[in-house]
Amino acid sequence: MRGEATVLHADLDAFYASVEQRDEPALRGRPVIVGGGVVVAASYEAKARGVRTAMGVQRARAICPDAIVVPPRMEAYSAASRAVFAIFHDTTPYVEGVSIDEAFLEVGGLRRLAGTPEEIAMRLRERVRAEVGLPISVGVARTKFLAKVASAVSKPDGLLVVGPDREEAFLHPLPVERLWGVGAVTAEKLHGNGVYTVGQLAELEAATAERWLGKAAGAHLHALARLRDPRPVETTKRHGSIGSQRALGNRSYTEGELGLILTQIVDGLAKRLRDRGSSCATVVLRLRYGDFTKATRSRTLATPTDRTEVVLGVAQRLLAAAGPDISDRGVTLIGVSLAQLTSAATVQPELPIDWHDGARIDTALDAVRDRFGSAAVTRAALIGRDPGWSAPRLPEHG
DNA sequence: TCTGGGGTCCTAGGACCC
DNA sequence: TCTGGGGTCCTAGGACCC
Repeated sequence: MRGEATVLHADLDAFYASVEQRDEPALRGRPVIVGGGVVVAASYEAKARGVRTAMGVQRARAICPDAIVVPPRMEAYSAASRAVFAIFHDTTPYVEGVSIDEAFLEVGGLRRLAGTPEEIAMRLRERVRAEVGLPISVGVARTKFLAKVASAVSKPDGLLVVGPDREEAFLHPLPVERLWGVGAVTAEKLHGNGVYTVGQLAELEAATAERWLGKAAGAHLHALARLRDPRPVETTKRHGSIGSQRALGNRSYTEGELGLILTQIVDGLAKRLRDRGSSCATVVLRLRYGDFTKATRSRTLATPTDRTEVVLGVAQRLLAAAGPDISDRGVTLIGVSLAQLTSAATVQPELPIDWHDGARIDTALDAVRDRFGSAAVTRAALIGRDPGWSAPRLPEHG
């Protein structure tokens, strides 16, 4: 028994560009590019002329001189996304958001209430068009992976149902690049071994794919090619990390300027963290140097935090440690990620350590070092011996 | 192709503990 | 005083996705 095709993958078409065309009638039917330095999204009119996501805007303009370039309006896209997701949730309780513009919907068991999966998908597309004013493509299949491929093949503004009896005939002729998880590097490895289609990948032994692509990636992609994808639609997916970054262009920056940019990034990020009621245990500093090589530096705290000044202190020390590399090679991007997110309810109170328990004094000092920097340790040790101690304050930076 | 911003997951080595 | 094997955490890097 293979089961039935009850998984929908709904994916808005050229999402940002479609919102712009919806809101500005003069843009309809014309090549629209959303972006600043690079193309963030392109309308189908622009895609037809060769414009691609992540392409430099200058190059896109050269390819398509009559394109209209507009800056991103994230608030408008967020509002449109919320409206579309409201329709998803009105369709079925089993919704798994993948990104701002796509989701999986499990519609098995709704037949008597709402009809077949195909009928549900048709109605979903009509509602999004009528109520939000956007085109959306939907793939319907037995597994998430097949539904995702089906929606991609159906674009633009399409609907494609892949029944259980047609899965192989549908999937195996497709190029391996269609597999979810095959990018430029993996495609090149497969091509180098003469594998160009999903069917060819399926004919391999699993061990061969694992040898070429690594254990996890090889096993996963091989399973997908053989139509095995046991992942259910998950309605409660937790966020592992949040981050923010800024590209800096070519000019050089003083330490003070970098420090200011870092402060702005951390400030916004810590606010987001508190807004969602979370704390983070790990602070990651991301850098891209003048030669476009990348580096990350991270520090895990003894106690999760949602405090701006704590995150900033850690990020500043990571940046200071990377200083020599930055002055050697220049820096073109700076960013911060907050990882190991936990809900605020599980966060321990400030320095939850018995300072008079001699056996734990080293642990206590480690916690102080983690949270406030080495300079605070001496002072904290002194305070720790003082019966009237109070929590150590953040040392001055700079 | 001269390169944005937001994420996820995997690998691999070293530290540390039992 | 010389040593095994396993588990977990931390750090850094890389591939990939939208």
